[in-house]
Amino acid sequence: MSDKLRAAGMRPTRQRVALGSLLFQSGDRHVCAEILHEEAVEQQIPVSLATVYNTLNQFRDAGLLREVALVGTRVYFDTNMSDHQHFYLEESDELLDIPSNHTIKLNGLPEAPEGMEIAGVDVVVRVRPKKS
Amino acid sequence: MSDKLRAAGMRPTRQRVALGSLLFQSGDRHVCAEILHEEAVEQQIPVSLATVYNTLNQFRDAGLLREVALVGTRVYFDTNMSDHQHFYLEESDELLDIPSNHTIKLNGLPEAPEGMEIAGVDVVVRVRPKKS
DNA sequence: ATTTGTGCAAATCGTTTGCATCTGA
DNA sequence: TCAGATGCAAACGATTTGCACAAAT
Repeated sequence: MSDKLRAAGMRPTRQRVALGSLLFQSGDRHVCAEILHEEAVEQQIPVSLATVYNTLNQFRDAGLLREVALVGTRVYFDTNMSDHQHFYLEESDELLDIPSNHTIKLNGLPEAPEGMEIAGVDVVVRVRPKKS
Repeated sequence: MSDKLRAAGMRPTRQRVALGSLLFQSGDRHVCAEILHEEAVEQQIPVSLATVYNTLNQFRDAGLLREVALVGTRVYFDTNMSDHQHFYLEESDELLDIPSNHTIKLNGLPEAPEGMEIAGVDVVVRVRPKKS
């Protein structure tokens, strides 16, 4: 983790190493600041909520995390930087990866507006409880 | 506008009729509460910011507006309820419709998770200035 | 007359910032 | 040593809510 941080141009401080381990050691994760902070507290990692916010933003700026486009006010990050898609559970505000064998295929990318280039395509499938 | 509101199960009050006219009289629009409130004030429509927020949420719940999934903290609504997609300009936080003749085709919707149904699919093409 | 909507200000939620203190290179 | 990171609390921006008043049916 120290190396990963150094490679990204950040000092490997206790808090960053600890948060990085929580984020990157167990496969793909979807976190918001609040959740990650709770986890850290549970695991006896002393870190303030403000530092969690700052760290997530730094990780994003360094290309270690991706910010996910969502309806609503909260910001989510995804540790999976590869090209993939999400389910968004409207009633619980949860985010799930769409299994790669069910990914939606996109045909025909549009031309970007004049002078622009495409940075990425976000696909979010909003789902809600079946009312049946 | 009164009829449209009544059809949606809302009392056609002065404020709702006025905001509805701003929103639906001039083609497709992307608005956040702040912007719509400014417009209303400019046009001498006395309405509070709180009422603009409430009204936008009611319009969305009634199916007159769509909330757009975006990175970041502000909530945008789109008066275009038809199935369409957006460019998101990363440097300026702007939202543009993708012209319908350049829409991305989606192949193979995934199964929704157990007990869930698909409410909609949001596609956002993030673009940024070409660096060339 | 009854129900529903409105305005205001205060409350809330998620997030950022200022500043004194601490820490890693 | 000292630039840079952290914690705390206060500031902040966007949004929601409680309550007295006003308007629509």
